[in-house]
Amino acid sequence: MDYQKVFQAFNTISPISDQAWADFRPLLESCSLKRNEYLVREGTNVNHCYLLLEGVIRVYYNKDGNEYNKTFFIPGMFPTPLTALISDQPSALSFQALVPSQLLRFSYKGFRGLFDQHRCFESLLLTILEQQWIKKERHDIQMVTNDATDNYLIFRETYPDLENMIPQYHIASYLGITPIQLSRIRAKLLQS
Amino acid sequence: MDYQKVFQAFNTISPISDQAWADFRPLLESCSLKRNEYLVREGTNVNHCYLLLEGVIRVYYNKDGNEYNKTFFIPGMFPTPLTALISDQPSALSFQALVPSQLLRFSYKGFRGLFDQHRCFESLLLTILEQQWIKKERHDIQMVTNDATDNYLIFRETYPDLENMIPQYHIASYLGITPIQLSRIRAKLLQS
DNA sequence: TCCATTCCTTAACATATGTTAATGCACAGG
DNA sequence: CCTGTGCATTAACATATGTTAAGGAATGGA
Repeated sequence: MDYQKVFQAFNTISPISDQAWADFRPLLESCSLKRNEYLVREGTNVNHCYLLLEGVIRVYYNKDGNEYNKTFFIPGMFPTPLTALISDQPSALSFQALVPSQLLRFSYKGFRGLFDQHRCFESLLLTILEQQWIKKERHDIQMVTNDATDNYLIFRETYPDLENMIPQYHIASYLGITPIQLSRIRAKLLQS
Repeated sequence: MDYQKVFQAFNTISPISDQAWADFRPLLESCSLKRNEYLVREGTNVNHCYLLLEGVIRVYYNKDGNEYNKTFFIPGMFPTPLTALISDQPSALSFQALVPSQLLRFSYKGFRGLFDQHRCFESLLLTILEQQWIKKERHDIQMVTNDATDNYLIFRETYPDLENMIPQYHIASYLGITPIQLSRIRAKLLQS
């Protein structure tokens, strides 16, 4: 069963006892999204954590009608509005499926409610945050120290095939440039 | 005694029991830095967490001889190489005092060693990471959606007086622009 | 099949920012 | 008191990137 994938994902990060898993399992549900459907809309309240099984999710913020892509999630990742959940405030970010997507989800409060009984879940969340923190810092350093051309090449390595699945203006926004500029970069890369 | 300030800082974030504090206290030490001295040098191993009592610390990364300022720490903050500590790898970042500074420090391993005995420390670290995560996300959104002029104005509000204590090229680097460009921005702001 | 929509590309132009260099101020050390 | 150093400012120029606009390929629906 697919639910087992959550166990594997969790247990790889930090060990989960059998009893803890048995108590957690009932929280799990499946969900799916069509192309361009939203997992989370900016300004709304959120309650769930997600594991992406199939598809692509983009996260972006919006200012004055302009969208700024922040990340892409591919299968195996947790496209979860962490900040909104832990601050218990409406999400500042939107999460949108760029292709038809399959996910598993569980209630954040339900998960958190297990902390007293099963400390391994608190350790798990701590470890996840630590890993995300490290990943984010490396990503930030990379984005600031490299130019758009290098970051585009790194993007292609980091998300194999993704380039062919989504419009290029989403990649441009992720890189912090216009689609026109990305097109120029691509043209230069081809001729060299 | 100054050590008490760590207790206050901790306890404000997440409650610390008396016994936990008694066991933690012996880990605390004072340290101080002269102007331009380093708390952490890129590429070195690190062992401590810090609380800044007095002074200013900048964090930056280095690529091809160019320095990119990432953050400034002012009193009350924890200028700690978190990523290096939790990944147990040499620091990719440098931490440098920009003015004479006073700090308290404690061993990260010693702190972590108290987790089994005093769960409140694990909860504390989790809460710190959560708060930092939220803060970082807001900061990222702000930096990406605003232009350099707005970010400069926000910098001045976020770090009152800091502008007069450190060279402007450090602020320019933090904003992702050249000192010349910052100078142009300042000139425009003055004339309007 | 045809048409409309979406999106990538290219060009021409405008603008913002980086680069190089010169000037002058302020401060610290001799 | 003088002088050197570090830093901010300004100008002139080069370059990169954004903007506007047009054209054309691919795709999906009628």
